[in-house]
Amino acid sequence: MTAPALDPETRLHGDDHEALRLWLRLFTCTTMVERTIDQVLKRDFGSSLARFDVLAQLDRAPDGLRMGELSAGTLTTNGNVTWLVAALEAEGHVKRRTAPRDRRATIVRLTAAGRRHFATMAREHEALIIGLLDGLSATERRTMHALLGTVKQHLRLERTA
Amino acid sequence: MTAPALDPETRLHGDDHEALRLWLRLFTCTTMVERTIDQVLKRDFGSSLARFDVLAQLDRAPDGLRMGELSAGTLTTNGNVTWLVAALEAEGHVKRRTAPRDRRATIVRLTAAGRRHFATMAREHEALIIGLLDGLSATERRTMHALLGTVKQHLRLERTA
DNA sequence: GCTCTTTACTTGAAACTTCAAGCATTCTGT
DNA sequence: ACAGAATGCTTGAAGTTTCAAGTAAAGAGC
Repeated sequence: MTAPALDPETRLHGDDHEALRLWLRLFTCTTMVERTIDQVLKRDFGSSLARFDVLAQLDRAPDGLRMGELSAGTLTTNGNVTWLVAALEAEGHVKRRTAPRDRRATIVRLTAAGRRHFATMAREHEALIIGLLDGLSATERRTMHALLGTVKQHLRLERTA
Repeated sequence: MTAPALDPETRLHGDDHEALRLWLRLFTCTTMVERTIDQVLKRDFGSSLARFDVLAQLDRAPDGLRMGELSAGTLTTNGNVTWLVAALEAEGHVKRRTAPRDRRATIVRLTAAGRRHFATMAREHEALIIGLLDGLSATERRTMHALLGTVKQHLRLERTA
């Protein structure tokens, strides 16, 4: 790593459209948080953000989830979820079985060990996030949450269009 | 792709800390935009967001940039920048040469072809972003930009701590 | 029930990213 | 000047992600 002073936003001209600036800043902030979390999960648990995301979804689904539901929830591709779940199964955190009514489908659920493992990670994960985002006041966080809600809805509409 | 109704946020409990909710939404929005851009750049130009980022930085630097400056600006590792620049050089968009004063350093600059290529992409890129973010009013975008500025500064401080 | 289409997932190749180690060059203190 | 530390980048291996193509099962219409 070098040149700590530089920053992605540096490259914007004064006359660039402000939407570009907003996107660049959004991207920078998210990436910085994402990398921090991923590194901590790797360092402390030999895991990763992607794995954590899968576990988090399964933790909310006592009856397990299908592969398709997992990939929809993690914003990743089907193929990647297959890969992630295979890895998690090899580690003993997760178990796969064929769906009873639809033999095409695979249902994934946490093992007891997986649930414990996730609980441990989740505690540290949450503390980390809180720390990273407490540059904003509670009010500001609410404002931002609301604004992002608008963005998200708009994105959802665009996508289907 | 399946189950269009699902969403990463679905998995949050009512009692989760609001910072988690904010982060999840931030992550979701950014990822959706990122993927859209990356796909369009791939489809229309056979490029990618990472390559575009490198070109964008070089476009602002008439005298070129060192590898280290590039990796600092793209929030990516040194090794990855080496890889990206090698690919861009193979495509003729970029040229490398040793720095005059410091023979350890490599200076990268756009070729004329690279500059044209970037200009074309940049036009479509900007239009895309504007479309994706126009769910917000101009005022809301400014608010969000300011809030993210606070977040970013806080992250920067955390990092050095 | 039989074909055609759709759905659910897996697979293999290629693209990309990171990480740790390595090499050459420059800088620092003496 | 010179040894030792620091810097700038590259390399190779391993990890991750995507994409396109493939397989199997379910549903739809006749």
